[in-house]
Amino acid sequence: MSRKTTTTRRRDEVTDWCSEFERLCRSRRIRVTPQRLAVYRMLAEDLSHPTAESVYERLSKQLPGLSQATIYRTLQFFESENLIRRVSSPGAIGRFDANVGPHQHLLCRACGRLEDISVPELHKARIPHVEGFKVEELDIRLVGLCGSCSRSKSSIKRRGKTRAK
Amino acid sequence: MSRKTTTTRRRDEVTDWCSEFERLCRSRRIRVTPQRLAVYRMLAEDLSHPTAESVYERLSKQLPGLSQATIYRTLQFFESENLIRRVSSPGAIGRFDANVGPHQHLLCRACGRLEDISVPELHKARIPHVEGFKVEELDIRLVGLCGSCSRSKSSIKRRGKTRAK
DNA sequence: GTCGCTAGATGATATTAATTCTCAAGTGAG
DNA sequence: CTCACTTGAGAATTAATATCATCTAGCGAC
Repeated sequence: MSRKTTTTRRRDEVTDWCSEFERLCRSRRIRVTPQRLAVYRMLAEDLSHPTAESVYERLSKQLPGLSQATIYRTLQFFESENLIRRVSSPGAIGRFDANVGPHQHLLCRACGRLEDISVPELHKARIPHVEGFKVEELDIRLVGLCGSCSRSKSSIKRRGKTRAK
Repeated sequence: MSRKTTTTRRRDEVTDWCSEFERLCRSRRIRVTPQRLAVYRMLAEDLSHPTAESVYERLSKQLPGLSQATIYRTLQFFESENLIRRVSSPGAIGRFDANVGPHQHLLCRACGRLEDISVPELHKARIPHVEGFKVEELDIRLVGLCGSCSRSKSSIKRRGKTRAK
């Protein structure tokens, strides 16, 4: 997909979802600003669930004068618009995910690495009925040890916050 | 269980798990202090997953001069000893649970209420095999609307942090 | 039993880190 | 052109941790 044409040499996948994002925003009367585009783009490209801090650090290089407040505001706004998701793990700081479709997360309890994963059998998990509560979704996280942490048999349990960059 | 005897009129369930907790601590060479007892007791009694702040506020009435630092230290210490668990809440403020057995959480996305729940069919959920990752446990959260938030049809989306008291 | 000793716990306070707030200035989109 | 909305800068707030002097739980000695 996203094949280059002779008339759109610079059009690649990135441009594709950029315009996709712009169309979506316009249809919802959401203003498109360079800051918003950049934040969304970074989250869509970086699958490691960056923190607000990390998004700021990297974007401030491309957008001189960018403010931290804008990052926090934009992330919060996107979340409220269901354009992105905030993934929370105990003791960790906010991390964000542009993948709003059904999927699970894989969390390494040693290094804090957090990855998207899609386990079809979990998607299909029947949403249980709970008396007096309207369950809308199952938020499932697979916690354990990633390859490298598993290999380094150091039995260091993660202590305190995992400040992933 | 926990039947009263003629010789121990004042012994009730609370005293029971107090001594249970003390025994556990002594067997593990963990010092028993009034502060630790009080913190553990509060978490064992209050199933609403209080925050550190909330634990402090309530305990400082019973233990004048109690320090916030002690609360944070004690909670962190208990967590490292697997006596309690830290549960992730949307706004990323730490909330704690003395229930360390297998169970799930029910989270209201509107009011932030967080309850323990035990869904046997979820306990039994097969831990999926993931290539290059050692999955140890499934952390499952049921997200939706609690009774009262469901009734008040206000479509207020939770915005920002849910500061549960 | 009680007396002291000491590793470890606590209280008070400072500090750091994450996030939100405030408000003047700037700008996207009609 | 206009104006409601967004941004930048920096202050403010909040959550959590660090530091350090003081205190004490638990242990052995008596």
